[in-house]
This record gives sequence, structure tokens and C-alpha cells, in this order.
Amino acid sequence: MYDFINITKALSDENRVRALMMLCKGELCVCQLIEMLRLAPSTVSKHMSILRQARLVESRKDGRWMYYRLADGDASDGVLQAIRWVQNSLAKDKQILIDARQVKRVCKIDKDELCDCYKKPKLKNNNKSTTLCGK
Amino acid sequence: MYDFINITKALSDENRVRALMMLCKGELCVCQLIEMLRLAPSTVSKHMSILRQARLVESRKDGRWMYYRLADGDASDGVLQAIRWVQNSLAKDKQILIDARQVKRVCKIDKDELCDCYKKPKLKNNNKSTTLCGK
DNA sequence: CTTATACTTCGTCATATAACGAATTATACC
DNA sequence: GGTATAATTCGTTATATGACGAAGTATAAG
Repeated sequence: MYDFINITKALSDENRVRALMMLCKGELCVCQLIEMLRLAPSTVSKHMSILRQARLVESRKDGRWMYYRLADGDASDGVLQAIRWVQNSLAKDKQILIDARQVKRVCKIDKDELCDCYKKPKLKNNNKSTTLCGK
Repeated sequence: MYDFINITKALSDENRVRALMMLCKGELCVCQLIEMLRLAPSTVSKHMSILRQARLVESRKDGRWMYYRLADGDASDGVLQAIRWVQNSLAKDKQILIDARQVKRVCKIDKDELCDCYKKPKLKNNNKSTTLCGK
């Protein structure tokens, strides 16, 4: 029951569900999720840690980058069924389809350029700005 | 997405999930749920209204009694799949098994006696007490 | 019509959650 | 080592949630 509620709590926030679904096509690093969710780095990090605590995602560190991916083979039945349920329920969801296109776009951007999300304000016309990501 | 999050929010509380699972064998009235969940009537009522808002349960009024049942045939695919997922995930859960026995017990109790839950303190040794259900 | 009863709604309180920026940690690059 | 950078942790704030009892509503019983 505890595990189950942990999963439903993790799935009860739209941004977390979006992040989870963004991982369907493969792993992503935090800066890519930040770019797509348009949330502060600390917020995205917290969301991912909640998804990880529920065992819905796993993570891997590579240098400075932290990659998240959907839980797979070695995950529990409960987790795998939850993921299948979410995928099935939202396959045709408007926001999820938009996000799928976002994933394709973001995966083409060079990572060094992308991680400027830590530096740039909301608009991208000034890569040299020292302002942090606006809300 | 909105409907989906509504469902996951409804499922993110243990007492609501227990109530939902208690309905698996058939409809129950609120006083029966109160007896099993051991929560205040107003709390149980709120929980049931959240489950109903998520379309996971339906209700039917019969005289003074309000009966809740799992959503069935005419419910959306999303709702039916959610219910199936929950049932499948928790079929062997300890608390859910205890509750299933509770359902059998409670269904044998005469309804007039049962609804004394509005009158009795936590212990059942004084049916004449005017005290409201203790916490 | 009055009273009792089954439930809901309302108001309150304590706690949980989601968001942010600042500070911190860990790694890469010079 | 020192600096830059990717991500996390921490502290704060606003809002959401779950619990309760009191008050309100609707129906049954007298």
C-alpha cells in the first residue's frame, strides 16, 4: 500500500507526469527537462527525486550531467504496470503530444548551448546574460 | 490530462483508495464506510465526493441512505482502466485484505444499529451515548 | 408539523506540497 | 589549485489537503 500511494502521489502532479512521459523515447538530462517544463532547476530536480523515490524513474550520472530514464526490466511489477497505465492513458493527450515534439527538438540542441538555461532569462535573445532562469 | 490528474489525485490518499476497494464487492452506504474507515462522517463524505468528482464512483440515494458504488459500464475507458489498475495493484495488499473481511462483517450488521456510528464514542459498549463519533 | 436521522457543507486548523532563489556539492576545464 | 558549470539541497512562501466539529439539508417516522 505504501508503495502504491507513493506512486499515485508521484503521479498526482501534472509536471511530474509530463516529465515521466518525456522519458518514453529515452533518457534525458535535467537541463533538457528544465528547458521543456520551463521550471526552475531546483523545482525540476525535486520533481525528479520524487519520481525516483516512487521508483518510476532511474538515474545515471555522467560527468556533470544527470540522466533520468524510465524504470525498466529490473523494476517491480507494480512500477511497470503503473508506467504502462500512464502511457496508455495519456498516449493521445494534447500536452503529451506537444511534449513529444519538444523532446525531438531539444534532443537536437547541443548540450552546452542548452544548459544556458541556467544563465538566460526566459527569452533566448541574449545568451550572454547573467540573469538566472526566470520563472 | 485534467481528468487523469483528477484520478491520480483521488488515488493519492490511502483512505480514499481503501474506500474505493471496499466497493469492489458491491455498493455500500456512507455509514458502513464510516464504520470501517473509522473517520468522522464529514471526512468520509468529503473523500467520497472526491472519488465521485474523479468519476471513479457513482452514487445513489435511497431514502436517508446514500449508496456509493464503483463506476461501471457507462464510465469512460480512462476511469475503467484506472479502477482495473488499482484492483490489480492492490489485490494482495494486507490492508485491503483486512478491509475485505471488514466489508463482510459490516454487511451483516443491521443498518439501524450500524448508523449509531453517529452517536457512539469509539468503543461500542454504550449505544445510548449521545456523544458523537470520536476522532 | 415535529423530531430523529443520514449525510453534506462550512469553517477552522495543522500539515503537506509546489514553486522559487540562494547556498552547496560534484565534476570538468584551465 | 582555481574557476565554471550541472545539479541538488536548503530555506521561504503561498496554496492545497485532510482532519475535525458545528451547522445545514433532506428524508423518514411519529
